[in-house]
Amino acid sequence: MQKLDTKTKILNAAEQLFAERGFSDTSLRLITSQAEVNLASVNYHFGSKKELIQAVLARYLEVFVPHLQQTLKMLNDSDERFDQHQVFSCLIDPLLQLNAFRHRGTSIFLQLLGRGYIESQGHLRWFITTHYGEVMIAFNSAVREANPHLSKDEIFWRLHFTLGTVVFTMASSKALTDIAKSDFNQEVDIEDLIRRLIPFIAAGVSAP
Amino acid sequence: MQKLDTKTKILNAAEQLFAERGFSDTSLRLITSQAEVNLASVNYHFGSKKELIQAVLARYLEVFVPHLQQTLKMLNDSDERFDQHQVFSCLIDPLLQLNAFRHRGTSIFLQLLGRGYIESQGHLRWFITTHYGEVMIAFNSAVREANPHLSKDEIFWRLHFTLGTVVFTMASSKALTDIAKSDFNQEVDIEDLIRRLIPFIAAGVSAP
DNA sequence: CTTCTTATTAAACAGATGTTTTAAATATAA
DNA sequence: TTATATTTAAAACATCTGTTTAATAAGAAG
Repeated sequence: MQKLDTKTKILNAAEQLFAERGFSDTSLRLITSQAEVNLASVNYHFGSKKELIQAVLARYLEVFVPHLQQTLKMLNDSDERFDQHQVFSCLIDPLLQLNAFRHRGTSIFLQLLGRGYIESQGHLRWFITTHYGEVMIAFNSAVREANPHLSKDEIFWRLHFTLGTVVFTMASSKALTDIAKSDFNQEVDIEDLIRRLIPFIAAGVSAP
Repeated sequence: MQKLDTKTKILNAAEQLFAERGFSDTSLRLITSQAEVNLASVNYHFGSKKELIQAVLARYLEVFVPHLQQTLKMLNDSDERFDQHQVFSCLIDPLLQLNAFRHRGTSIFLQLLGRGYIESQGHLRWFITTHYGEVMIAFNSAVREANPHLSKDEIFWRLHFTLGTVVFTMASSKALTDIAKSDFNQEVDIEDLIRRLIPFIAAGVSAP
């Protein structure tokens, strides 16, 4: 294993703990002791805890968002018509690619995203939409184009229902997998979870 | 407006803040100042913050659970076979009834439930299942009866996906209804929201 | 009234939190 | 080398956390 600098060690420890325990339930002392760095180094390198949280998320978004933009562009540039399944497929690759970026990257990213939407009274939501709002608009219009039979507001609601399903599932994924293990003696990882999630969501959005 | 005792004032302020900000992000000082009571009265009346959280949830569960038990019993006692949509419809009345119990009761209850699953490393989940486990089993078996093609663990996961959809939607219900109003000039209240949710989650749970 | 239980209050407590300071160590450049 | 900038380190800081204490107030019962 290569030697890591302090900044990276902090990010690595922080993303793990933030995903598992949430942002406000993870202290800087817990992060720095896990990262084996000095407490003050967080404020030295990142300024504040809030900026550390944004840096953790940004490291993923900077990989994920351009990749998603690319898959959406490919979908639009092909002059053929596309359906809803193809639009959702644009998400799969950029998401799974995060596992190459970092160990358990897909899982961590989705958990962080879920935490970000639920915790911290929307200042993280603001951070994401102001920095990466374009791709959200692009995705939304792709969904609309793929579902001409659904009204604008119908799509609006069902996309938010879908987002809610994914976000909540990822945020509570540890609790859920723990229950599954104790109740059915069933080992479940995030990839299994996503695989179970897909048919549920697909049936939901194309409901009569 | 009638004069409220200290215990009730604490519960009223606490449920509002817990639903909005989460449990660990809501301090006792914030609760007591909002409730206009002394700080120490929380520990005097409830023992600890943890027990206050349980009391807040219990006040809703004591109304919701018997009502749900009743609607499920009615479904079972009618000798006709029932489908997934009918099972979920058993939830509608008990949930909406909470709006008569407390202002915005439905939304608050579902948000509290969601917070309980995500935060506090499972001690709230333990509290709920040990005190109100029967009705969860009853509902679970009703879902199984309506979906004989699904395995036990498949139902477990899909029910949790459903919970996620509902909880997230309710947690962001204010933002969602505001957007819907400005974008589509569409007035949406909690009741409309739930009626839109039912076909989505019913289709998801019964997915092939 | 007095007595006794219950409820409220202000203050203090011990511990955890994010942040800052000050000094030492390390690296970089001249 | 020396000089300068960057990084690390231990300690202190101020503030916030849940909880407890001890004194007071309120109300009920005899």
